[in-house]
Amino acid sequence: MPELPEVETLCRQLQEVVSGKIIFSLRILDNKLGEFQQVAGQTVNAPYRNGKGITLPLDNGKALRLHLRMTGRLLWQDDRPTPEPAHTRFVMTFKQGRLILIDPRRFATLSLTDNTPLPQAFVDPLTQFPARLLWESVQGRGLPIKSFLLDQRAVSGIGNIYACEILHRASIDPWRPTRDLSLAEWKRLAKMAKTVLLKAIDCRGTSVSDWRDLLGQQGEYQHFLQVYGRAGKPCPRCSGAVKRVKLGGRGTFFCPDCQR
DNA sequence: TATAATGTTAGACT
DNA sequence: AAGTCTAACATTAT
Repeated sequence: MPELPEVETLCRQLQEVVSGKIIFSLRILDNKLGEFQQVAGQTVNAPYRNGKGITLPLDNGKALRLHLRMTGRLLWQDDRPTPEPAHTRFVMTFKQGRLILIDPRRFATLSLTDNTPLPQAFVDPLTQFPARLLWESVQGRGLPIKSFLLDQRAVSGIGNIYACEILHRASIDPWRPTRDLSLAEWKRLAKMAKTVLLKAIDCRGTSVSDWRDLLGQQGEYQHFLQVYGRAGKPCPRCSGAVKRVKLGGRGTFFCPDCQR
């Protein structure tokens, strides 16, 4: 479910809510997640985002790494305990409230690791999108540009919704082989990736189906979507009909008239 | 009943 | 060897 803007939203809210707080207990309701006895009693330091992942650093040098995958959600409750929502997979209790993982499809993962830096992707779309270097280095790659944007080892944090939106704003056909992009097109991609993602962070994410932030609130970026989920509707830029195709197994929305 | 859903990756294929 | 593609994971909603 969550891509970079949604995970960034959660991390910012987590910083407010759990930084410096002591974990009273971590109750695992889906044993697929694993066992985490050692975290009780630990203080949580400032949470941060790694791509689409969330890291909760602990005082003992370890870190809880959470990835929400497709349908994972985090919810903070600071009032008196209520019955857990459907599909609750863990409950992390603090003196001041509790952090709940909700995940219908059970793809989310949690692990306890050393709090060491993780391998960085080649491109961080918010801070480092070296257009010229990419243009020079992807020669020989016939991979569709959309698949390249979704490859987390290459570009960190972009998922299906924002890949569609970024390619539309850059006027690039998702099927274009990566090797065929011009330098000007890489520059447009870099610019539009940053524009779209920063705006979406500002909007606290995209609530097209069930995305909610840490406090249960919807995001607002769904009001700015140009192509995602808009098959058959007119392209806001050229009035052509938005098409939905399948690319790399994922639903892909684009405007064949103005994305070349 | 069949399909699709905001993600990732192991294994197959080229 | 390296790049690319597909199926699988598990569940709900349309």
